[in-house]
Amino acid sequence: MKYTKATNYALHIMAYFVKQEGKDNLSLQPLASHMNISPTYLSKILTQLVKANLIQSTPGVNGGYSLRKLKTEISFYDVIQAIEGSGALFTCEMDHACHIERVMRDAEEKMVNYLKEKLIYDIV
Amino acid sequence: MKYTKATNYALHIMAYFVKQEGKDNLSLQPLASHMNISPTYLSKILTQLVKANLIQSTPGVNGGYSLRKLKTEISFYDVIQAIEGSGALFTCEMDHACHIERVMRDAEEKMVNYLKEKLIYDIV
DNA sequence: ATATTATAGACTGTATTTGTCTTTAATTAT
DNA sequence: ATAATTAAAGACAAATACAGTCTATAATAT
Repeated sequence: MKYTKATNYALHIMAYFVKQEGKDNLSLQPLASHMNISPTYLSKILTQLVKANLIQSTPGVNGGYSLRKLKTEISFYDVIQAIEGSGALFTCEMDHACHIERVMRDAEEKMVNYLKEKLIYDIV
Repeated sequence: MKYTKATNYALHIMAYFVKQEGKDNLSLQPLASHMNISPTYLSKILTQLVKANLIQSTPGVNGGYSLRKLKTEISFYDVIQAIEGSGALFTCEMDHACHIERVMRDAEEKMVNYLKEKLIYDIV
């Protein structure tokens, strides 16, 4: 079990947006060179961030991407959830009301709570 | 990112061992029927638990598997680590001393600390 | 010796992750 | 209107990880 690379990219992308806050739209090509990944792959990650309402996109000339929320309102968890989804890390299909699952979910919650508190802005 | 099924099996297996503590060795076949998985697959999981020193195995007639540690000394984390390994969930190869990685590891630590406190014995 | 038990390793199928490539849709400038 | 620019969507492919099977080997007790 590991976080995906896409999550790492997404966090770095969001950190970059937070740094650039207020500036013009960032478009795909420059972002891709800055992040050192292919434009098409980056595009898929950005689309996920758009769907999660963390950034917004506008097509056409002078279009691109920009923050959709205040930089003080974007937690690590928001970004992670946008990429990894919101399902629990552990699920037991053997028992229902499984005691093991209960503990595993409580444990996950400790991590999640921390990631909800921690803002991208905290580390830029 | 999800925990593997093997981890779920391992946790249930260890819970069963803790319940049966003091009784005779459990051998593969009965364990497999009880857990409802194939003996060969179960065997691979058990071998990982043996290597992690959570259980011990003895071959031959009347052999099988039994706990190696006191039931009050086996945490959820011990079992999870035996299956999932001990690497961090998040690693950033882009930056060294990455601030994002720092936060992600602190977050993981919250979960891990909880799982280290919580014993299998607590839920049997 | 033989039966019984675990261990190891090769192997297969499936799912997930990490990408690429091509087409389509939306917007702006002329 | 049209052309240029930009993002979105979806099909595809390669690589990795996961889940599971099968067979052969090693260790132990009787």
